[in-house]
Parts: sequence; C-alpha cells; structure tokens
Amino acid sequence: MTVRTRYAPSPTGDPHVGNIRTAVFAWAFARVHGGQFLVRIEDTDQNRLVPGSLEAIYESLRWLGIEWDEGPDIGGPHAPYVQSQRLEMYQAAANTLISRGRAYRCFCTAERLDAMRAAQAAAKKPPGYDGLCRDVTEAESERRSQTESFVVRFKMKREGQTVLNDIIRGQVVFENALQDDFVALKSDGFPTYHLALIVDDTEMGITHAIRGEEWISSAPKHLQIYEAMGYEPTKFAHLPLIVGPDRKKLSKRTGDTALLDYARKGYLPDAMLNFLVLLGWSLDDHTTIISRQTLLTNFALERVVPNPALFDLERLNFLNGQYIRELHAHEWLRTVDDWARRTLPEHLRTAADPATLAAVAPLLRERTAVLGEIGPAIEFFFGADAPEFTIDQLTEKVSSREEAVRVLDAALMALDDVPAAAWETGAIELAIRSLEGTLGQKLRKFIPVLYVAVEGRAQGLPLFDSLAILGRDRSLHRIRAARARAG
RNA sequence: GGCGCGUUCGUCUAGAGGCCCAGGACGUCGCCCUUUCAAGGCGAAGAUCAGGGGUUCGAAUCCCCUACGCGCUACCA
Repeated sequence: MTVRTRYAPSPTGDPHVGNIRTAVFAWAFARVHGGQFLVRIEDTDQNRLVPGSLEAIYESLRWLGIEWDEGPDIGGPHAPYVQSQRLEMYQAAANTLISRGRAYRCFCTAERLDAMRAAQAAAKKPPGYDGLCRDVTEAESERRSQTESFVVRFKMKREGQTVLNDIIRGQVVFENALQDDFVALKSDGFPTYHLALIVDDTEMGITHAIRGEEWISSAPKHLQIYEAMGYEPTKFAHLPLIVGPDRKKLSKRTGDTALLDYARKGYLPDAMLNFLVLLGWSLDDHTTIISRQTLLTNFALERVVPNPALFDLERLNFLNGQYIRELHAHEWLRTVDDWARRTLPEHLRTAADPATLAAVAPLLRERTAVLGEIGPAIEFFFGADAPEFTIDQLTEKVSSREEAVRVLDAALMALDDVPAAAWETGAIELAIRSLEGTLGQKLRKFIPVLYVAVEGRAQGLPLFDSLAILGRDRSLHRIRAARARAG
C-alpha cells in the first residue's frame, strides 16, 4: 500500500508554525515511505476566509522546501483539491447517510439551540444537542425540507464505545453515550470539517491522517462516519501541540507565530525546518542538527512524543547560526548582499557596493544569528561619517574624556604614518598595537574608544579589518571627527 | 462542569524493568582563545524522573489513585 498523506489547511490567514509543523511531519512521513503528499484546501467555513491566504499557504510550504504531488495549484487525479468545489460529493454523502438512517435533517433554529444550551448551562448539564429532530418521521422530514431551512445531523451511536488506535498515543476509548449528534452538512449546503474530511480522505486515497492534538476529541465522530459510510478509516496520528511561553496553544494572540514572519526576520528555511522537526520528534539521543536528507529517510511517527512542546526562540536562533556557518562562501555572500539591501536604512542602500559587501561578508559570518541583523551591523561602512554616537559612549570605557582624547590623538598619529599604498589590515594592526607603548596601556583597555569613533558603538565588526575596508581617508576622517568632538 | 490528552534538568529531548544516584542539545555560569562583540574549545551548575500507593529481588520505565497543565465541548477548523 502506497502511503498518501495530506496537508489540509484552511485559508484563514498566514499559516502558523504549529500548523506548518503538521505539514512537515505529514510530508516527511510520506517521503520516508516513498509515498505521496498532497495539499487540500479546507474552505468550508465561508465566513472565515481571508483573502490572500492561499498564496501564503503555498509560499510557506515552498519556503521550507516542501513539495507536494497533488494540489489546487498543480491539479492531480483527484481534483478539485478545494472543498468549496466539491460540494456535490458531500451532499451525496449526506444523502447516503440519511437514507441509511445514520443522519437526519434537523430543523432547529439557532434561537432554539441557544436557549437549549443556556438551559443546559443553567442546569449544569453538559452541553449537546438534545435530539429533538432525531425522531421526525421520514415523510415529515421530506415535507418540511421543501419549505424550511435545515442542517443534516449525524446520528451518533448511543451505546458502546468508539476506540481510536492512534499511532502516537495508542488506544483511546470514548463512551458513545457522551457523544452528541453533530452537524455534518450546514444549512448553506457546505459540509462541516467532519463530513468533508471523511469524504475527501477516502476519495483521495489518504492512508494516514496526521493532524494536531486538538482533533483527538472529535476522532469518534470521524470513526463513526467512516463506519456508517462503509469506508475503511485512515490511520490516525495526533501530533502534540506547539505551545507558546504561556503554555497555551500557539496562536495569533501569543505573538508573531506566522511562519512567514520568521522568513521575513531572517531565519533560514533549513534552520526552521530543523527546528520544527525536532519539536516533538527526535532521531536518537544526540542529534540536534539534522539534514533534510536524514529527515526524509529516517522520520518516524512512532518516535513522535505525545506531550506538547514549547516554541523556544533561543534554540531557533542557535540553529540559524549553525546553518549560517554551514553555508558555502558564495551562498553566504549572496545572502549578505540580499539582506543588506533589505535591512540597510533607505539612504544607504545604493551606497552598499558589491566590493565592500564581499569584504564584509566573512566578518559577518560568525556574528550573525538572524539575517535581519545584517543591516545594522554593517551600516557604518556606508557613508562618510560614523553612525551617531554620544560623547558618553566615546568615553565610557576609558577613565576620562582627556584619556579618550589621548587615545584618539595617538591613533591619528600612528595611522597617519601608514601610507595609502600599505593601507591594509596587517599594517593597521601594527600601527594600532604600537599605541600600547605610546599610551602605556593594554590594547583592550583603549580600543573601545576607536570602535566608537569608527563604528559608532563599542562593539562591532573587527576594527582592523573594518578600517582597511573603510579606506584610509574615511578612517582618518572619522577619528579626527571624534577627536574634535571630544574637545 | 463533562470527556480526552499530557506530566524526565529553565527549554527541546534520550530512556520501552537492571547499562540511569538519569544521557545529549539550547540557555546559564566559569576558564581558554582574543582587537570589541561573536564564533570556537574546555569545564561546571542544573531533574529526589509531578505526588502518593502498589507489582517486582529490582521501576523514570508496568498498574491504581491524586494533583496540576492543556485540548475539545459551534451550522470554526
């Protein structure tokens, strides 16, 4: 049997990391078993549609490097892959269910349902449909359906148990008596998730339904529809939730959790994939960096843990740094070039020339965790003057303002002796190191002054290299300017 | 409230009766390297395995109870 899995998002906004992680697992699982992975759009709630989400869904997957074999955009043998375009199938299924006595039309109004729930709440009774329309005769049901609006409710069993054999959690038992008759087909003719899921997964030949843990309590509904329709159910794997710092399910409220936000901030897709995949799953007892190749040959649902995982940014940052350092030199250069253009202040963008960028890239490599930091880190290379700084910053690391002046004067003198033709890192280093003698101080004591004068802050890219890249004129100009300000 | 799922260092996890007075990684701290900041190297602290009962010669691992957390409880997915 060929494995077929799917990612079935709703077009209700940019996919969030937790949701996408479900797609990653489903995709990896299919690939490990040489099967297919497809995308299906679940747009059965017409009220929640958000324009543009379809593109965001595709873009999220593409960004992570997840390819799908069938989907709305590329078609496939089971097209259409959008639920709003398959309404006849759901309606046919609903009719089958009605004719088999496993579903019934419900004519209850929203008002009655509200009143019923209010009464149940007041009486501290569990909420649930009271079954009023369950016993409407076939003839009457047929007749009323001509004039009244109705939904189709699935008739849940009243006795016994429904048992889910979850790949991750094992056996989960539900008492049928506690289940209630849920809506399968809404009054607007659209199916609910429950009905659409069974119809589509069956029609599309899905073998494993991989979804979030929040679905586990509706599993009995799904199992019973499968049975009523006479279909073989898929296998189920309910993945643990990804939770935010508040330990609640990650959501828009908990902050920026849309996958593409991380792309925009400067995370590498490979790092994100690595991070996501190791949230709830592990290869063994020590692997923290895992290649796409290894993932696609070793991922196993059986090794997914059942407990929720916290989205830990620190860890993501670490991984991103690791992946940055693993990039080939030319890839890194291209990345720096790209992100410099994106993150440098508007007025400096055109000044960022390829030669400077190429010289700066190696310096940046060990110092970048998130690509968005690139602009601010290299800003000082472009423009005649150093970025703005205060006198306090300039003198912060030395004993006094006078001391700063001494450092700047000495540096000026030493650097001035380096001829333009010899202006490179080695010579610059020698010149500045010679100040240890002139000033009678350790380099690390006085060098912060020069960092501020040249880079606008006490910490930044290595000074000697930076001065070399900056060029003799601009370097001396900046130190002179700082000297003038210091008095 | 009901039902369900879950509970190993702050975090992600390894662990499927003896290899575990619990291993790895992130983070933290210290040292080394060092032109600042990083990166890197080395090292340390950090988990009475949620608590309590069993079962067993022996339990993080099996069973029961309790607590806590989360999820679901819609004509949302």
